[in-house]
Parts: sequence; C-alpha cells; structure tokens
Amino acid sequence: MGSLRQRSGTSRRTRDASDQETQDARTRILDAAERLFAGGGYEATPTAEIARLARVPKGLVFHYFPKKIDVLVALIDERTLVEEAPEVEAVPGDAARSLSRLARRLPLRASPAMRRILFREADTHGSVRDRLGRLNGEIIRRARFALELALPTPRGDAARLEVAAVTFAAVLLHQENLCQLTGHHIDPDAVAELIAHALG
Amino acid sequence: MGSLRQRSGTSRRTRDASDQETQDARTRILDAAERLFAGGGYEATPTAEIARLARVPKGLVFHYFPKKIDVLVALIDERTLVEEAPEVEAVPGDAARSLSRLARRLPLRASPAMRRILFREADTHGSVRDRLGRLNGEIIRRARFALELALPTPRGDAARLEVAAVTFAAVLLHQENLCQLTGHHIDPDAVAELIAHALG
Amino acid sequence: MGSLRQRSGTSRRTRDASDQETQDARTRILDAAERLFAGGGYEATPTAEIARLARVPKGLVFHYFPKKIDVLVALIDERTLVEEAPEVEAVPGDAARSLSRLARRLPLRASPAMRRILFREADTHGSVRDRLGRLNGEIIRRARFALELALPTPRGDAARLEVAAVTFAAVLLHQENLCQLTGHHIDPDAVAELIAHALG
Amino acid sequence: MGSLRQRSGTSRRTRDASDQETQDARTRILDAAERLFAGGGYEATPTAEIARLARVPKGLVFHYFPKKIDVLVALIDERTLVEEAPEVEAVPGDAARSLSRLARRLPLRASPAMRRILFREADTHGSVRDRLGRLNGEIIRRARFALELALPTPRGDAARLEVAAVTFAAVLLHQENLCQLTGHHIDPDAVAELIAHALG
DNA sequence: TATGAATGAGTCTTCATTCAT
DNA sequence: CATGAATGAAGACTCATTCAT
Repeated sequence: MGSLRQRSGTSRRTRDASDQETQDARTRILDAAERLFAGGGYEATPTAEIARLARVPKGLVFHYFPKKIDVLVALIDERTLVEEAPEVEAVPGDAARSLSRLARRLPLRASPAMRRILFREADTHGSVRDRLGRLNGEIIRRARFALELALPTPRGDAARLEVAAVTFAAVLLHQENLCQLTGHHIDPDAVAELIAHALG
Repeated sequence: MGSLRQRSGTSRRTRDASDQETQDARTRILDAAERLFAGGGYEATPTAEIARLARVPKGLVFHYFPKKIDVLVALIDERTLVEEAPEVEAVPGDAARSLSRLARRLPLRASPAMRRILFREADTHGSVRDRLGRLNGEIIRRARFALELALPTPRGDAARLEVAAVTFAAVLLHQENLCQLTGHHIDPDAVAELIAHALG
Repeated sequence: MGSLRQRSGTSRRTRDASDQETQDARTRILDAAERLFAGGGYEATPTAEIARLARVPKGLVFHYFPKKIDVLVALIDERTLVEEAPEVEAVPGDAARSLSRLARRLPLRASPAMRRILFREADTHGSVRDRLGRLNGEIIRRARFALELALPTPRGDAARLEVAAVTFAAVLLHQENLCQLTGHHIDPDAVAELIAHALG
Repeated sequence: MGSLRQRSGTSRRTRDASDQETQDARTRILDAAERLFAGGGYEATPTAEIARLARVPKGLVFHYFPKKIDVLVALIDERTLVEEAPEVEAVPGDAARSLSRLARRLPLRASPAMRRILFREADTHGSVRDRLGRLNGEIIRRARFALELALPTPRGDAARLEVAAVTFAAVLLHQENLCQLTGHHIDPDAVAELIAHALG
C-alpha cells in the first residue's frame, strides 16, 4: 500500500510494528480501502468491510469520510499523482530508446493497487475520470516531447509525430488497463522501436 | 437496442409486428438491462429497475434469469458477437488502407450500449472478460493477417509485423474504451498510415 | 384503531380472531403506526418498531411505503376525514344549542389516536398541516352557518357573527390540542352559551 | 435571540462589548439551539449542528449540557418566563379594553423562536408541558382578574365570567400555536369586544 | 407461465455520548 | 476548561431472491 504522503522522519525508523498499528486511523482506512477497492471494486466493497480491515469502528470511517465516495476521491486525490513536471527523458538521436524510457517510468506515482482502481473506477466518479484523462494527456505530451528532442531537425511531418505520440500513449494505457484483464502482453520496447522506425 | 438473435423465424410470424409492445418479455428484459447496465453499471442497477423499464413484473425477471448475473451473461452471450470468420479485408500492396478497413469495421457485432458494457463490466464476470479477450485476439489476428496479405513477400521481420498488429489492436480498443471516458480522440487512419510506414 | 375504510362485509362477522391476524399487512402496518405515532411521535418511532408491532418483516413496511413519511401521509390521507358536506345542524332560534351540537360532533372523522397525530405532527409534513387547516376552516364555516340559521333576521353585526364563529372554532381546536397537554378542561356548551349571549 | 438572563452584572464587565463573538460559549450554544429547535424541531436537530452554528467544538455542548434534552430544558428554563406577578392591567368599567390589553401583552417573556419551541415541543419533555400549562393558567387568571375589575359589581354569573376567561385564553393560545400553522388569523380585539358584550 | 407480496440480510449513514489529552 | 477523535447502537432504506397463487 504505497502511500504517497509518508511523513518524513518515518523513513529512518526500523520499520517495526508501528507501521501496522501506530499509523493513524485515517491512513489505515485509506490503506484498507485501497486494497479492497482494487480487489473487489468500489461498489462491491461495503464500508463495514473497510472498517474491519482497518481495525477501526464503523463510525470512524464516516468521521473522516462523510460519504463513501469520499474515500475513493481521497484515494485518487492523495495516492495518485500524475507528474506534470517537464522532466526530459529523451535520448537525442534515439527515438526508440526515448520512448522506451517513458514506458519504463510512466508519469504516474501510484501503487499497483491504485493503478487498478484508477482504471477500474473510471465510471464511478468524475474525479477518477479526470485523473485518468490527465494521465493520458501527460503521456502524450511527454511522448511528443521526447520524440521532438530525439529526432533530428528538421523533422518530417509534425502531424505524424503527433500520431506517433498518441499511439504510444494508447499502447501504454492499454497495457495498464485491458492487458491485465485479457491476459495479453505487449512489449513497449518493441512498440517504441516500431514507432521510431516509422518516424525515422 | 440491436438484438443479435431475434432473426430466425421471426419473419414468418403472423403476430403483428408491433415490435415495441408485443415483443416477448425476455427480449424486453434484455433491452432494459442493456440500457441500464450501459448507463449506471451492473452493480448499480437493481433488478426491479430492469423490470420496471421492461414493463414486466419483477418476478418474471427471475423466471427467465434465476440470478441477476445471468442477465449480464445472457446479454454478453446473445448481444455480443466477436466475428471469428476469416474474412479478409486486406488490400494487397496497401497496408495502410488494409488496417483502415479493419478499424472501420471491428469484428464486434454489438450495439454501442453493449460495447460500453463489454468494457465496463470486464471485472464483473469471467464471461465478459473472456469475450473481451477474444475480441482483442481477433483484432490482432486480423491485423496480422491483413498486414501479411498487404505486404510484399518476402516481408521483413515477422516479429515487427506482430508488434504492428498488437499496436494497432491496442489503439482500436483504447479508442473504444478509455477514449470515450477521457474525451481524447484518435484517428485510426493516421495510425494505420504510421504503422504501414514503419513496415514499408 | 378505527380504520376509515373498513371493507363492507366485515361488519357482520362475529369479530373473531380474524380481526387481529387475517387483516392484510398494509392495514396492520397502518394500525401499528397509528398507535405508535400517537404515543411517541413520528420522529421517535422507528420503522422497525412499526414492523414489529404489525408483525410483518421490516422490509414489507418499505414495500408499501417507500419512505417513512409515506406512512404518516397515508395515515392522514386514509384515516382522517374532514367532512365538508353542508350538513346543517342548526337549531333555528337557538344559537347556543346550535353551537353545542357542532361541538359534540366535530366534522372530523378520525380515531382519538389519529386526532392526536393530526395535532402533534402539524410541523412534520405539509399534508398534515393542510388537513389541520381544512379542519379549522370547516369548523369556522359550520359555526358561521349554524349561527346564521339560528339567529333571527335581521341579525346584527355580520362581523361580530364572524368573530363568534372564529372564537368558537378556536375553543374547539384548543380543546382538542393543548387542553390535552395542559390538563385544562373547557366546557364547550358553556362557551356556546356565552357566545350566543353575546350575539343575542 | 433574546436571552432572558444575561442581565445581572454584565454591565460592569471590562471585557469588550462585542456581544456577538465574545459571548460565552454557553450562551452561543443556547442561541444556536433556540434557532434550530424552532426551525426543525428538537428531534431533528443534531447536537453537532448546534455546535457548528454556535461555533464551539462538539464536545463543549456536552460539557455544559450532559444530555441533549438538557439543552431544551435550559432553554425553556432560562428563556421562557411566565410572568406570574399580579400586574393589573384592567380598565375599570371597560371589559373589552381590559382583555385587549391582556392580548397585547401575553404574560410570556420569550422570543418568537422560543414561543414556537414552547408549543412545538410540548410532547418532548415534561418541563415544556409544565411551562405551557402554567402559561395557560396565568392567562386565564389574568383574564378572570381583568374581567372582575372591569365589570361593575355586583357582576352577574360568576361561572359565566370564568367561561369568558377560559375562552379568551383559548383564543390567545390558539392564535400563538395553530394559527401560525394553518395560516388563519384572529383579531383578539374583536374577540375581546365579543366577550365583553356577552358579559355586559 | 406469470405475478407481486413477502423476506431478511445487508448497506450507508446518523448521532448522542465518551474520553484522553 | 476545551477539544475533536473515537465509539457503536440504531436508523432508514435497498435489494436479490423466494414463493404461493
């Protein structure tokens, strides 16, 4: 359950039992919800189950999150981060490797469970959908930027470059989402190479 | 609400053709469920609501579908068809146009509502997930086949061709699913052209 | 628990156990609610308690009355009747006795419990308030009418007659409502006599 | 929110007079409760809402009033005063005007909100009912006294005078309570005149 | 085959009240 | 005195499912 906001200072601790027990109730609730939402889905998870797993009384869940949906929103809000910094990861002159790097490090700071939730609950609440949209946009932006840096100027068709970026983003998100369900696998490096070749 | 299987024998019926009212209860139930599942999701749709929209008594829903999940399964089963016939749509010598044709006619016979359900409820039941997986596989197979036919022999790298097929399938499904949620748009023709160029 | 809509045919029955047991669930629910609302008030009465007293499962209450307030509304609607027929009860020439008769038979068909509810829950729902308002209006109308018939023409001040009617209505309703709480008693006959004297 | 008891000693305080903000917590709590009870009723008002409106922490409400009902009792106790002093307001020789004066100044020191609470929550707690009963009694006593003073001796029937007093009290209380709900209006002066005429 | 009343476990949510700090 | 997290019993309402007719 990788929380995004671990208080600093916790890191040096010897990771003793305090992790499990001492952590404040709100965090434990979110931890539990993260696990359960990822497993069975938002709708199928009773708040009582969240409380039980978090070892807090039922009422406390509503003390922190007046409505059930607020738990999901808080989760998306606090444990999902779409990095929008202009980090440049491009390898000049090597479009394939530039895309590969992007694939290896999606601009999404989130635990595997939170990723599952992000894709699974896109219909459940606008905030989830928004976050997903922003992720999509950011990936496209980065892919575009990486390609711009990687390709020698003057590059060819600008529109084609855009299509390449969009395509690569589609593949990455498809892999995060449906591939997990259908069992198919995609090798992003191979796709990167393909796209680079198309632009080269 | 385009039902897939109401064709055989229906034409000869002497019963009046007032499709809307006279249609048998089972069909009306599925119609209602299709609309509601697509709109609010399976979990959030009460069977009573289905019955109301279908203008049938509540008990009748359970007469035809003993468990609620059976409605969803029947929907997937009867109103979703992944065409696995070896229809060849390739344009020899023109990979881009071959892929474009594939994009224009996904091997999926299903109403827009059913498509939404297919993607949305992938987690809900194995049968949905299976169907989705089969769709994915079929698209890849067709893309591969189309490319094989379109490209001049001897083609280059077989592995690259496979990657191209997978990539194109990813884009098509991504468009069907997440693009509808995030609001992004992809032009499949442009992607087809890009991929063709990569293989050319 | 005097239901207003006793099906005809029930009357001849020998009032055996069927009264208690055979009566349909909806009626038993209303019976229970009538008793409990009159006793502890609407807000303080849980629906579960209604179900228990009615010997029906909890869910059935909501089968008939989707919202708790609907029970109260149904009660007011079905077990409270403000008689608005122009029944004349006046004794020509005897205003006092005319008013006395009115007092003896309020134009309100309702059990004592329902009367308690009517006054007690006036704040709870508009339908209750409306009914109460109509009762008030009807009493005034009748009092006015009775006085008009009773007094010899030409009567004196029409305005005074109106005030008399309003005053008498106030006394009757006050007696129905607050007197029960404060423990005071009013003799309507004496008030009737007083008013008659004022007009005489 | 006219508090009844904040008079003594408050004047000498050196604390700044910013009544609104500085006022002690207990007073603010009662102010909030007065408003909320009058608006939505005692049962429907959560203590948390009282605390919020009073801008005090939830726990403080229970510091001052260990049980929720204590807030209501304190309100009735401190912000409701039935004046039982033998103030004579009669106009000798003019019964109508004597009663009118009584109507104009009920022996009830309470804000409009408190008046609403007094009538509305008569069922909620004995203390409210008692206060209401005492108010009723006091009005009758005053009406009787006023009439005794106003009418020339020897007066006529003592019983009739009593009935007149009771009737007038009924009208006044009816006006305070049900008239506000039903929307009817009564002119106490006209009633006073009517009654005076009856006795005259 | 058709029907809607019946069932009761379960769901979200509320709230008075306590209590450690 | 003051505070707000903690508690858990209770409340309204939902809903899949059963079943007698």
